Amino acid sequence: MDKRAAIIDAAIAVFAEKGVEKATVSDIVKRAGIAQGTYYLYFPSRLAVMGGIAERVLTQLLARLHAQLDGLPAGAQLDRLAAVIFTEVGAQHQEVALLYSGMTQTDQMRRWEQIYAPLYAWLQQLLEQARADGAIAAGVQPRHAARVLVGAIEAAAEQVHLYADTSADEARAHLAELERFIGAGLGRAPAV
Amino acid sequence: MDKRAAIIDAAIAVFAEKGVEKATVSDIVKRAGIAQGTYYLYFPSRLAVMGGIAERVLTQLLARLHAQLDGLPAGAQLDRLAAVIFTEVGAQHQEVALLYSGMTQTDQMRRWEQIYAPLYAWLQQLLEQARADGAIAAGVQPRHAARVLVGAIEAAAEQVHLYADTSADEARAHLAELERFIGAGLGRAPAV
Amino acid sequence: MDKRAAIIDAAIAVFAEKGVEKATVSDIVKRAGIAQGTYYLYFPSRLAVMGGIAERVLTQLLARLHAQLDGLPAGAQLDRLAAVIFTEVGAQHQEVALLYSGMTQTDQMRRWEQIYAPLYAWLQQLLEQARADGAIAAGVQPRHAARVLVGAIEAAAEQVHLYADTSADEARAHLAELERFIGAGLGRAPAV
Amino acid sequence: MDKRAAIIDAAIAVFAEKGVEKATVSDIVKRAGIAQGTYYLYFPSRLAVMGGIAERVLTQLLARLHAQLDGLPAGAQLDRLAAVIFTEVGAQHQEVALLYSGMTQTDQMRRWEQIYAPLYAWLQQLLEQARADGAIAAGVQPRHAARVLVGAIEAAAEQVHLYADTSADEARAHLAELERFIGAGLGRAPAV
DNA sequence: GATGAATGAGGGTTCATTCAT
DNA sequence: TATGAATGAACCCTCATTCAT
Repeated sequence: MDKRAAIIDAAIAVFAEKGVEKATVSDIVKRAGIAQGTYYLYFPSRLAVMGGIAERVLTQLLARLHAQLDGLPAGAQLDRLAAVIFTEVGAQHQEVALLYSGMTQTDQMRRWEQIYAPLYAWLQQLLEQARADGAIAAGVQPRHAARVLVGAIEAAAEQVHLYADTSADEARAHLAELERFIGAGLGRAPAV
Repeated sequence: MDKRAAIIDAAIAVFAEKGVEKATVSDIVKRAGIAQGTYYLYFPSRLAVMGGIAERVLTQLLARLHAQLDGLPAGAQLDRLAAVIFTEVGAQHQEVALLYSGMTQTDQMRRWEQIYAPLYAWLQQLLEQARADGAIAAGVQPRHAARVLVGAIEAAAEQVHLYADTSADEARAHLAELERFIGAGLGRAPAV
Repeated sequence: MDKRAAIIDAAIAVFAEKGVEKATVSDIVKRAGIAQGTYYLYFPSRLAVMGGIAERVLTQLLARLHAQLDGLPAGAQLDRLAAVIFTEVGAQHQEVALLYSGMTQTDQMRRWEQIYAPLYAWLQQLLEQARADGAIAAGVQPRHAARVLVGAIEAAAEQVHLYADTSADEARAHLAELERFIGAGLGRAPAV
Repeated sequence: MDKRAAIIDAAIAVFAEKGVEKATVSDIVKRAGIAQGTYYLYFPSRLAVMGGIAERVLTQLLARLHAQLDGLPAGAQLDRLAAVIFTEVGAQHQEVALLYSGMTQTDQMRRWEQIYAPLYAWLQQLLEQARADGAIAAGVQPRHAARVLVGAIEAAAEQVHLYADTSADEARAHLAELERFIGAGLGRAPAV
């Protein structure tokens, strides 16, 4: 019924299977079970669906963060932040990989900011709360720290989940180092 | 004379101008001033030149790091690491943007590890030295910390240089937060 | 209210703007302010509207001829024939241009005869009258002369109004020569 | 060998068979025995080949006029002008029909003047010669008369050869009237 | 090594037409 | 009558790649 959602679903699958460059609109519509022309009623070009995928990924990530962290004290939320994102990027690694190749191909790079905005806003508020609680170092600048954190965590997650053949042990160690790093960087605990 | 280099130069310019997906071999050879067929004497396919671009970017980054940091104590090198990479990514932001879109498109994602390997190796060694010097916290795991650091710094640099319309003030503040973060994360100084 | 007329109006405008080949039914209905499907209630195919345009042009031309010439002696009507058609083709040059491209595209070329029939009939009768009056040469064959005259006048009008960047002076001179030609050809006056 | 000429040949045939709107580039190249892409090495768009067809038609018409008329006195050349053009348009009626539909479809209508220029120039000169010989009326304006004549003759030829199901008798009568008309119009003979 | 004309498969996109409402 | 979302066949054109010179 919801053709827009069906297109996004199909696009994720097809892009993941054949790669962004090789995937054709024909592949997508075939899998979505709609006609060729119908695609263009919802997205103006082959790659425009990337925006739709990105929104969905971020929305889902934010939902997961809320589900896992809401109710905890701000400091505790920050302690678990990396692990939750790590897990979620792992779960959605296909979609995330797409985004990195898809978004940069079009002129839509500026849409990143827009799409990430809710995540940044949420984390910034969390950092402000934690600072008010005295749970992190006073010198932390929430606005920038939010972006630095997201960048560091996602970069780590991608290294593990997308680019390298990382063993489970390596992945755990990588996450551990990242958490140690964040903990110390935020002043949750002194660096050991 | 060096046609291989001319092709890489031209490819960087063309990819940056038209985007990776829309750039054609014809565009590249025209700008390089060579014949269509000549391209295939140096690279086996349209996207194969991305590997060449990546090598050049990383080589140049590593060279810059050596030039700016060699001779300093390990701890001091780490303190300045972010600033140097930040600057370099800013200077090469066109090329860097390409890599993010280009590498993921082919099946070459695994080449990332290979291309980044020298950078990771250098930084890992630097961290080991710094730990031996007592310049950073003993808990730092050089192998993983190297990757975490590179990821965090590059992610921040990309946010500033590629994706957002960031003002100079914002950029400075972003870098400052990143440096504070790294300093505390490595235990160079306690988080303030 | 009269949707058929609205479609013809819109089609004339759209065909003139984008050319017959590039004009779409979507363009036409958008400009006519009706729904896509409504078009097909009035015309069975995209180009069928050309017939409607043609009828309108010819009807209007014939009306203009009657308005300007009725009541004059047959000879005098013939003297003014070229000027009236010239003016009318100038006024409707968009529509006329369409006909030349539109009619030939479909299998409708034979419809020309049918659409032009009333004009030919009217002129043939006028020529017969003029011959009976002794106002033109006795050798004129009304049936064929009607077609030759219409052809000559329209060709001249098209040259001036459609194909060339003709100055007003040139246009006047062209018309003058045409009138001289017709006058002499019909034996209204000996060629000077 | 000459691919450009082969394309024009094939285009004439295909356009004539299927109509301009329905003819595809694929049809043309198949008949020309070349690859799809090769077409675009010679003509920038599907309809651009029309220009090539037009040049050829006019060139051939001019050649025929020279072949049939050169050497005759100017007045005699004018007397036979209509018959020669009539015949030639009959012989090339496919190509001529194309031009009327093809040229108007693109933005190339202004090219008509350019393509017809040699014919106009030749006829204008002929009229000047005839006037100098005293073979036609002194009032004839060669520049404009050339265009009027060409227009009248071609219009008549098209009526006969393209648009109507004209019998041979009708066609002869039509030509006769046209010749009578031209003769009187130029003052070769008084109108009878 | 270098050229560039030729290839031809392939895909994004358009758009005339339909039909359930 | 009117609508406009949906259809899907069809086509123009591009462009990576080849190969004779």
